[in-house]
Amino acid sequence: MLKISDFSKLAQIPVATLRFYDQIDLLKPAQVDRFTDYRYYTVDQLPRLNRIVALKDMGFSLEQVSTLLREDLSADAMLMLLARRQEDAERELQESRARLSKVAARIREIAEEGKPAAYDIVTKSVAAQWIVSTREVVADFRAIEQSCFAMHAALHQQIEKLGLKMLGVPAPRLLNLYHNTEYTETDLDLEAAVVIARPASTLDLTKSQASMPALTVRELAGESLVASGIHTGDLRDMPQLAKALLHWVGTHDYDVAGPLREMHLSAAVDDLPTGETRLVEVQLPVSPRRVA
Amino acid sequence: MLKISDFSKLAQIPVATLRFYDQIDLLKPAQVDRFTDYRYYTVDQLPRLNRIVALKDMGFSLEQVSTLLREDLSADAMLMLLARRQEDAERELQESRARLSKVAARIREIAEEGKPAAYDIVTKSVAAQWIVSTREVVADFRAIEQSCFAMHAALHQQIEKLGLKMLGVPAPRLLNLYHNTEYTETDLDLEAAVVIARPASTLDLTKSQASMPALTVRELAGESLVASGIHTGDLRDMPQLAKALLHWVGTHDYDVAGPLREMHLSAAVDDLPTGETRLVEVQLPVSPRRVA
DNA sequence: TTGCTCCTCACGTCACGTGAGGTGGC
DNA sequence: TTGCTCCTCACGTCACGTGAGGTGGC
Repeated sequence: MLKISDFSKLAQIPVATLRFYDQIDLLKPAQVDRFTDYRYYTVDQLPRLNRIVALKDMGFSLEQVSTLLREDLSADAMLMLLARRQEDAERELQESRARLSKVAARIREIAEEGKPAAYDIVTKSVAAQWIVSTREVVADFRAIEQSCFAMHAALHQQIEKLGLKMLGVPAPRLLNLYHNTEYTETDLDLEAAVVIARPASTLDLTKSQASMPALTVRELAGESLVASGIHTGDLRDMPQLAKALLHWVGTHDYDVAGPLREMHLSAAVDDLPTGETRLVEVQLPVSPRRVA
Repeated sequence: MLKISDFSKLAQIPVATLRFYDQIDLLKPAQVDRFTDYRYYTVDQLPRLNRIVALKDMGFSLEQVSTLLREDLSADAMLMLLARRQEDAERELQESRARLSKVAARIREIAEEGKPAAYDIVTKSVAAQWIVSTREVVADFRAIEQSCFAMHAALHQQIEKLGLKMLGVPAPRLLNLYHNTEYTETDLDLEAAVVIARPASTLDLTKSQASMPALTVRELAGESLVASGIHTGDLRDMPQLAKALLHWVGTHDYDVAGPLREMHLSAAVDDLPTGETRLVEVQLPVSPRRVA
């Protein structure tokens, strides 16, 4: 018979933990003095405690440990729980890796640039959304703003004609897709779009068929994983964010999985004069790179 | 101005989380209606929220995030925090790996043996302790029990003669060290020991000098990391636990770092008849293997 | 009598999630 | 009037750690 502190030293488990395991019926003392409520343990209880520790070290919760310690647990049920734990542990390992690589990348950035990163890049998912869009190759990135302006002006006209409903918070949402597969500053394959409510199925596009440029109405697929950063300030500095995103995917074991998306978060493009402060979220669809 | 649900959708952060960040002063709404207490946000607040998410994704606590978001934080202080985070993240990564390897090993065991493992092996540390011991090479493991008995009997005599105080919970602690560097069942280099209180500095060993076998009194160094399992039942089955421990270090990326220790947890060796149920903890000092 | 060990609550931790119960605007 | 959105508590989560306040054995 061992007092709690002796058992605690023998097992190298804190007294508070032993009391807690008693409370949740995970490991009851072999005997409890009915007058003093002192707990008494025996060395025979060490194997069970050892098993508890071993299962805990695999990452099982105490409730799962309780289940796993039940005598009548079948080998199949045990394997089931182990298999699930393995999956979770693998996911947790990936998360640990991702966290560390984010910290390391940030440290490298500061070391290389001498200052904290200009952009905070996070991963998220984006839902599918209906858009009306027009696509055009723009010769040079310096012409982007004008082209963009013109394309969106055209889109707005057509939207009105077709009776479509623009969506978005806070303002109707404008977005641009860059279909170039590599970073470039010339021959930009730009698709300018406006988010709309899902149109009635009998949409008549013939009305706009004759117009220039050609219009498409479609559901833009969602992306389960995008790397995203927010640009604020002069739109002409935005390529830096695009570069930062491309650099980010390289240093975090991702691959580019789709066209870059520019989401305009502040007022509509044609509401603000050139060079005014704006907020633009830039998203780059990615997929985790298979580690060899 | 965005209502909380709009801001929530835009940022993909739950409403409850935004309220919580308001409460802990991490991200206050740009404006709060003084009559309805409605929170109103602006898109300008997205970059800050984005930064919060980015830092959280590195594993910083919200309190650390608060610190990191303070305008007056120097680049040095930032680097300090990042460096500490990196260390912690590296440790967490190791822990994730260890957890996963324990789960995977357990699954393999069941798959290979068709039944759950007989022993639960955990890692722990052991403190230094003073021992009195005698050492002998035993020709065959079948002779261990008798040799052991004889050695401990001799030890007890000498302890009494020298006036040393035996220590241990619940009974005076007996332990055996196996100095063979590889697993073997013959020529066992056995050191039988008894844990004692630190002796007075002026211990006179000459009294026992003439006796056979030779006696040593020394402080057995602690081990920062041992793999440990508990054997219960017939002592003659104990080599299985020793094998299990050796197998365990191989499958969990450790190296053997010292002699195997047998700690007798139940009554003294000479109190129990041969073949009686006993509890023995077997410890194998290990060191993490450098991963290439 | 003084330490020492044991006891039982109760509260804190961390980052929210989840009701309960109530109000304001269309 | 009915939903819908917003609000503020309050409590739960997980595995303990840490007092506060009190008792029993030497």
